[in-house]
Amino acid sequence: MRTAIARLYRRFRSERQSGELGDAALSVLTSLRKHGPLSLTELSDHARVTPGSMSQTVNRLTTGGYAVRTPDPADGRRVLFSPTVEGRRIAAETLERSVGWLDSRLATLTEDERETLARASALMVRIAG
Amino acid sequence: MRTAIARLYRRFRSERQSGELGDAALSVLTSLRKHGPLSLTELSDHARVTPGSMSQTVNRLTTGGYAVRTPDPADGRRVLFSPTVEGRRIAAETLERSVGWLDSRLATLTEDERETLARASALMVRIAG
DNA sequence: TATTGTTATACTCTATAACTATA
DNA sequence: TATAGTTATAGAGTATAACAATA
Repeated sequence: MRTAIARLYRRFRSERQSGELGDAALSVLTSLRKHGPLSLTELSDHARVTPGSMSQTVNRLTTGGYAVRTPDPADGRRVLFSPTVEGRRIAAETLERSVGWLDSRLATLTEDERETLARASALMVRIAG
Repeated sequence: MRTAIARLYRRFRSERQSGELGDAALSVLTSLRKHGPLSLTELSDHARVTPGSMSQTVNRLTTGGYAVRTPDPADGRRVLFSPTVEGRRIAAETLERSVGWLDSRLATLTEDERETLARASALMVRIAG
């Protein structure tokens, strides 16, 4: 099981690389696209990473023109991050490619096997805690 | 499913860190312990990493005293890597801790659920290709 | 020529510690 | 004081390119 997880994870990761942005940056971008403007703390909590690490990841996004910072009008300490048009485009493209690859793989399985994977996914999330 | 894989993989990885060696180096060490002396090419193939990357990883192991290089008597180009006593100790300890953690988590599931995970593992390996 | 391995360089990702600004 | 965020520094992991040695 550990082997299976490791292999599939690496495969997902390599399938995802977009040439311009790395894995962590793309994850942030897709989170921003999906859940709207998020603060640094929200992003670092979601990714289970320290705020210092996340600050550097979003720096790569903002300097690359994929996301922008806007101060939170309700709390001067907070900063809200949003994707730019280009950021949204990259996020959508990445998701599409990733889903496309997985779909093509799942298509080689039987309905029962896909059902097994779906049940296992829920269990894995539970185990990961 | 992508989320489940990512979370569980990160959990495995964080569960594994030994303070002295990182994830990739520990993987190599457990491979060496399990499959005996291996060449650089064999190690890089197994880990699906370039030879240049693997060379640096084993450098961390040899300079740390966890593995040693011995020239292949049958082929002057090849170098065989073997774990030292300390390397074996670390590898065994790491495996034990990792298995222990997973076992404790699996113990919270039903027999049916564990069976689902076992079947899913085989499917995931197949998907990863 | 092809294979094996190494080194140099660069980038992503992550963590910790020290710091500023706001609540 | 506590919270939000940033920056500096360090280290692991990876890739590519250039290289040496052996087959």
